[in-house]
Amino acid sequence: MTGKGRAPTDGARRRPAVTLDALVRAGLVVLERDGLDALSMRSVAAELGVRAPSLYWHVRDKEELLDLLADGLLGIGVPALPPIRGDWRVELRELAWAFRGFLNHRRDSVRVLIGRFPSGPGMAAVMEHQLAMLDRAGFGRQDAAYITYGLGTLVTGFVYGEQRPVSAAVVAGVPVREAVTAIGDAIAAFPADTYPHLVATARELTGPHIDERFEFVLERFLDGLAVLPRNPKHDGGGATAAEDA
Amino acid sequence: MTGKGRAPTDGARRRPAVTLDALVRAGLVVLERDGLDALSMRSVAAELGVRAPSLYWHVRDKEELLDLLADGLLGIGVPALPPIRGDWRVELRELAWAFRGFLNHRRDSVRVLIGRFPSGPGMAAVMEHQLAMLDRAGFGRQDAAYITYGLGTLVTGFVYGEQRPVSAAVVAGVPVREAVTAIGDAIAAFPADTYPHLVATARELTGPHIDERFEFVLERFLDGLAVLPRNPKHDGGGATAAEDA
DNA sequence: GTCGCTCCCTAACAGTGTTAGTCACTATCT
DNA sequence: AGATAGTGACTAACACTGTTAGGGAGCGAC
Repeated sequence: MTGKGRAPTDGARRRPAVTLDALVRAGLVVLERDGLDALSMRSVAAELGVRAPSLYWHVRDKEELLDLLADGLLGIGVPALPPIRGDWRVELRELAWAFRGFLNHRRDSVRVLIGRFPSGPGMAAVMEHQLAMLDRAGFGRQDAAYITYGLGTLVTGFVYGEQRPVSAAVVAGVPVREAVTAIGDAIAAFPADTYPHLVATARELTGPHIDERFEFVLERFLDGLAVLPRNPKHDGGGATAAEDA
Repeated sequence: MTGKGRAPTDGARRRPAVTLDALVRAGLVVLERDGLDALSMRSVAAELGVRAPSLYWHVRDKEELLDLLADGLLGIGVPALPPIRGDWRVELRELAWAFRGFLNHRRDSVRVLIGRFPSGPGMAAVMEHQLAMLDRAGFGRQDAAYITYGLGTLVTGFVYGEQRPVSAAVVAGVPVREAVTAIGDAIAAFPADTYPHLVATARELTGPHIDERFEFVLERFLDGLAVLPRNPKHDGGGATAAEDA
């Protein structure tokens, strides 16, 4: 309880085989190479040349590991963040498309990220970037926070829904396009007298133009932001507080 | 191979202990009573007074069972669908809030529904209702389809993100409110010189007014729909086709 | 040298989804 | 009535999961 008990040097001692950074890196490797379903405590440990129970020294849970991986994923995506140009609408659009592209290309990243609110450097970099955009555009702090959260939720939720039928079709061995249109067939086969609108819209609901669907939802949201009141543009300034009532 | 092999009556034979309906009902009972984490093939089978492998006679996968449960959940929510009044914006708003309320009150329903596109009667009833609303409001078929899909994605994704920290806090034994503000503390503790906007917005990002956050995102989307071109209102008609080029 | 901490190990537990193979029961056909 | 065939349950088992208990080697500090 006295000063005696303090950590000796707090530094490297025996040069441990597993550090938190190495653990996250190994987890990301397994995730990208083998997918989330194959990411077990044992497989990540094996990637580190170690046995599963050792991981519990560095991490309380698998959940905690996944939280760290989520932040690591965001960190990977940071270099691809679109630059700040001056037109908030263009910037936000590029950001959303870039985020979606990242989620679609980085294996199972959506499944790790959805519903998670990482609190590490990866999330910090992404959010700082986005908040800077919105601040420059004259959005208030509260609005900027809501927009940041909302856009993240929107894109993540969309991509998650976009990928599920794909992976389901892949494991079933049928082509993705056919699997999706098969849902359309099922809908079209409903009794048209009790579900007239549904049956009439079967094709539009399951249309293969997923990009257009994303564009529609995104642009509607951006349209909604466009009619939001904003402060007069002030450039360069950074996060200067405006009102604090 | 001849006509001999056809199913005898295709009806009830020995009055089997498990039917697909009973299976879904049992699954919904387990889901509501014990939660998704406790919903295993064995627990659902036990609910039916049967052993787990028997379920595979009626269902290919646990995935398929969950798909059925997703549709069953939608079916449960159908009676709570808000009525069609005449103001599409009010209707859509009520629909979104009702859906969110349902997802938040029906245990783990969001975890079952997210990313799933049920193709059963539950989904049919919900979508028919929504599409009828949008048709009456004069939205085109393509727009109506995108709106229906987008709103579903939006609400589901939002609620999923809204519930995760809650359940994480619950298992950790700390009050939910504290857990959320703890994230805010973590963000506020970031270096303010490299993340100025982030640190300044820490409170707004993790504010406890989750309803306001939902309202903001929803209203922005509705604002975006409001500036969409619509056909002149035609009442009563139903799904009368307009253009078919 | 001994204490104590760090960090990995082996062994094991309870539980998971899923398959293989079996067998009773019943409706139908001869 | 008896044979046939299909339905729908069963037991046993496999490979795998997250996680805990307890042990012990290596090292820094007294």
